[in-house]
Amino acid sequence: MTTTGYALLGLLALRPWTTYELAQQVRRSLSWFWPRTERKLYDEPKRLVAAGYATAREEFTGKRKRTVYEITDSGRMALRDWLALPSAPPAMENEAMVRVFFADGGDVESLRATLAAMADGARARLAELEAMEGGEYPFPERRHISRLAMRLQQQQEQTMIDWATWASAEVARWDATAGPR
Amino acid sequence: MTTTGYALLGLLALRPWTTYELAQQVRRSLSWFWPRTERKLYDEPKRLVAAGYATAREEFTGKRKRTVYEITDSGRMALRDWLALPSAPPAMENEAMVRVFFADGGDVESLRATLAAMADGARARLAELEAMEGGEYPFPERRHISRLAMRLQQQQEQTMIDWATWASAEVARWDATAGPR
DNA sequence: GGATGAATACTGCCGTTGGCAGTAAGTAGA
DNA sequence: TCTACTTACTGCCAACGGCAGTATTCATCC
Repeated sequence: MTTTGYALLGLLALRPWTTYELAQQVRRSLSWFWPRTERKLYDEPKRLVAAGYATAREEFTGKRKRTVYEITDSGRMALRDWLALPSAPPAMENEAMVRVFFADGGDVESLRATLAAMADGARARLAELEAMEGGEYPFPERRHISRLAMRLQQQQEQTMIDWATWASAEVARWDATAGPR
Repeated sequence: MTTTGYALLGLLALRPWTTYELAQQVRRSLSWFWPRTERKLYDEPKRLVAAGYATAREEFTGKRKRTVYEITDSGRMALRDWLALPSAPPAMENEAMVRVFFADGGDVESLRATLAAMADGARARLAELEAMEGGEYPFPERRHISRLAMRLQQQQEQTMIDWATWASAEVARWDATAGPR
């Protein structure tokens, strides 16, 4: 079982879902700190069933079949055990920072554009998070936990904005990527 | 060509490296924002050579062979072009946050332990970054760019520490993961 | 001088993941 | 009825992670 498996098990602990709903829900919440492609979310629940952590049942909308997954008692126990284990350190994948780090291999305009895009992206994500906080939440009984997660994300986006603003100001004083005037 | 390929091309733009040195250097710098396993770093330069962006030459230490990679003019041009392209949004993989997000499926002690470990980890990484800043740097002419990257990393670790401290205080007021007292 | 352990310099293997494309049925509105 | 969007998936392949294994060189201790 991978972290992705336990992450989906965590969602199944809240209520039964179809894979499609699971994918939507992952995109809204989990993907902020555990991003996985939709493709994976169609394979993983099958493995949960194979491990005895979930059951699958087929439903029909006319001719179209859909699979609804539900957690088992064994799944809840496995989740509880997993939650007590130590975690791998966080990993940040930031293509824009690769461009910043090797900026002296290109034009100073490229660096300025990269920094501006970083700030814009962070502002957009922060706005999205704030919209989510304002909107209704499907599990009001877990709002206190959701708020913990949301807060870290907001603060990280804010950190990114602050840094990009500072970095842009630094770079504004450079003639070229070779360095300060 | 992948981002990983351009990242290594960026390092080759600084000086020629053996794969082993490349791996060390990636671990010290790049891996903060573009983490890749050592294994990958032995395959990727071969692809750079195939693309005409680098050359490989074999050297010997006694019987032991090693491969030294060097960037070509074509490689420098490719890097310059790539640096002007827009970047993918950042992705954060944080297993500990998955545990926080599903904390209501486990004991409140598990949550407290996860939060404490997050703070400890962030403090350790921050100390490492500060040690790096104090130590000597192999490319003094690019210290101004290196500082930009280092600063973001430091601020993100600090954000993590601040958040974990706040979250621990919140959770201290809970009897169980079910919520505030 | 010989043993030992760390550093150097890789390769093989396999399971996980990402990303794109493709298929097909249901649904809301013009 | 046509169209576009949503629902509900599957196939394929390249990228990637993680572990294990091989072989040589180098520094240190006894």
